[in-house]
Order: sequence, then structure tokens, then C-alpha cells
Amino acid sequence: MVPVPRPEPELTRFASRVLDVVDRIPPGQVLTYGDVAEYLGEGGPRGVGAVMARHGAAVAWWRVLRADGTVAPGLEDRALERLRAEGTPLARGGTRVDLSRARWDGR
DNA sequence: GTGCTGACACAGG
DNA sequence: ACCTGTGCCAGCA
Repeated sequence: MVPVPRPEPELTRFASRVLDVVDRIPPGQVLTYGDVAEYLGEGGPRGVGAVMARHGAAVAWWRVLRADGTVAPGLEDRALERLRAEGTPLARGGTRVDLSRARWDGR
């Protein structure tokens, strides 16, 4: 192939893959950062978190949570409001998601 | 290449 | 249940 210079990859390949997965999470269900990383087979939880921090606004970012069902600091209010609106099963007085019921099986 | 910063996970205490 | 340390890894200066 002739080396055609590409303008600038808006997103790295990894970032694109992360957003792609998040985009498939059905309403009312969630995934953890680790789930996404495991599904992709690369990056790890922190890699996913890094992508979400920069590009999360483009997708349903509120459907990606920590491994214990809590939401990242500073996002609790906005996330829980949306999660409630979707009917996502909550626990602990509505302060966290009930992962045993809300975790997406990937299908 | 080097070093630092996080929307993380997990084991201890 | 909460706090801390360690391992982890993408993105950026």
C-alpha cells in the first residue's frame, strides 16, 4: 500500500473499541470498567477509565460503573438519575447499582 | 524514551 | 463499612 497520510485519528483504535462496546449496553443494564476491558481483551480497567474520562460524553457513560456498583466521584447525581430513569436495578438505598441483576451478559 | 496522572481492581487492616 | 497501598495501563507533557 502507498503510505497515504491520514489527517489525525480522532480516537485511537483502543478508544474506538471501548466506545463501541459501551454503545451496545442495553438500557437498564450496565458493565464495569473491568468487564469492558475483559471483553476487548486489552487495556485493563484503567485503560477503559482513561478513555471514558476523555470520550465518555459521546456514549451512554452512565452505564459503565466501578466493580462494586458505585459510580465514579462527581458523577453520582447525574448517573443515578439516568439509571433510575432506565429502570436499572439499584441497591443500598438507590446509591449504587445492583450488579447481580443489572450486569449485561454481553447478549 | 521518561515520568506523571487518573471516571479502576483487589487485598489488607 | 471505610481507608490505604500496590498493580495496572492509556494518554499526554
